[in-house]
Amino acid sequence: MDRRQQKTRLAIYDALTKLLTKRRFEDITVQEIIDEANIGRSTFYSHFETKDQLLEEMCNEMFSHVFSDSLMPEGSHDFSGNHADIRALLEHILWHISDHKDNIGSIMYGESEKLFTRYFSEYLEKTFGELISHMDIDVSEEFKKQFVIGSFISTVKWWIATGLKQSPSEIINDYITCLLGSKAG
Amino acid sequence: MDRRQQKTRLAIYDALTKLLTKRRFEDITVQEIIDEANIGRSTFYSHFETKDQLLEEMCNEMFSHVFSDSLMPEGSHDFSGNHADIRALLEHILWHISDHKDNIGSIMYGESEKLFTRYFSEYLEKTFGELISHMDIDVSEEFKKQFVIGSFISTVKWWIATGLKQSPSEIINDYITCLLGSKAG
DNA sequence: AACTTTCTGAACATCGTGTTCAGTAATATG
DNA sequence: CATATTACTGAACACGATGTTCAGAAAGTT
Repeated sequence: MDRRQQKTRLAIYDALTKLLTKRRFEDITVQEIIDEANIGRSTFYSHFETKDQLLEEMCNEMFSHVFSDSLMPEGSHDFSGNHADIRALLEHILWHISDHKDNIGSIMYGESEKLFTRYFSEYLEKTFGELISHMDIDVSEEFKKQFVIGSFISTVKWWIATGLKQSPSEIINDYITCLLGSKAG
Repeated sequence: MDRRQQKTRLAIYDALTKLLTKRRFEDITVQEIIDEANIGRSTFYSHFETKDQLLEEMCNEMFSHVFSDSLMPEGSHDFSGNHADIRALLEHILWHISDHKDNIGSIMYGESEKLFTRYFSEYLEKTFGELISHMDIDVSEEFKKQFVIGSFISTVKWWIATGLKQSPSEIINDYITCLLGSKAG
């Protein structure tokens, strides 16, 4: 790929990242991104059709990093015993998120939260598969799945919204405690 | 209040309600609302500063209806035993929601989901107060609260998004089952 | 009937979006 | 190094939505 393209693309990403630390996504203007990235107007539009497409691609990249090494080959986890594996896995995801905190925080705060939720949900579905099948609760698989994923995402949102005051391991502990119920220990 | 004002306001509400059955909120134009309501442009703006303010007021009204009779005087509920009271209360809320299904569905589907979540969360905080204090789980009150409310809202969102295929009582049963854990029966 | 309030709608200023295009600069290729 | 290719530039433009203004018409009130 042409070096110029790489440079431009990076400049746009960096510009948006920087602007996201100050302003919510939907309050950021394409012109602002262009100015911050120091590129020409038509250059931006030759890379991305719209501002939303840019966000879409950024989110995609971000989540693929966050989840990249947490989806190890199937069968390599032990979800049946004391849940040590799933704990480590979820904790790992939270560490990644706290690295991207400024970005994710700004994205989540605005209306683009929806996009965040969608991606998060998609990736979690793969991650939680085994955990869910090991829960012996008398509700449909579908319901179990939405409950586990939904409560996890809302927990993470809450964690970010209140400023990451707890450590990832504290959050995961509390989450699993609530999920499995106090009497399950 | 002048009859003309009432008429206008109602026309605007009805117009938005009708448009929401076809299109997401953020894809609806002020001009469309004006045309559908059959009023003059400046009339709209003399009633509402922006389209968002209109949505805000509509949501407010909707939720105050949904929760109106579910917040009975304190102490009149029994949340300790078999949870019959809280079950009835939550079920009641879901029935209201299914009445407003077209509206709520469209609002939730779009980016304005955020507003929905905020209102829902505020109202639920009052409703869930007692239930939470009766859960003996070893996590902070704050965490318990966010977990209970967050998982409930995500469950309701899922319920609406998948087309209200279960009855309110089924949803509440499954929700409480998951929340308290299978081993708590 | 006189007075007050609301509604009307065209005209306007403003802003953001996305496109176009001729000119310029960087890069790849032989 | 010369040439062809590809990418960047930025002003100009068309478009669409927002929100304001204001003088006149219509409806409501007393």
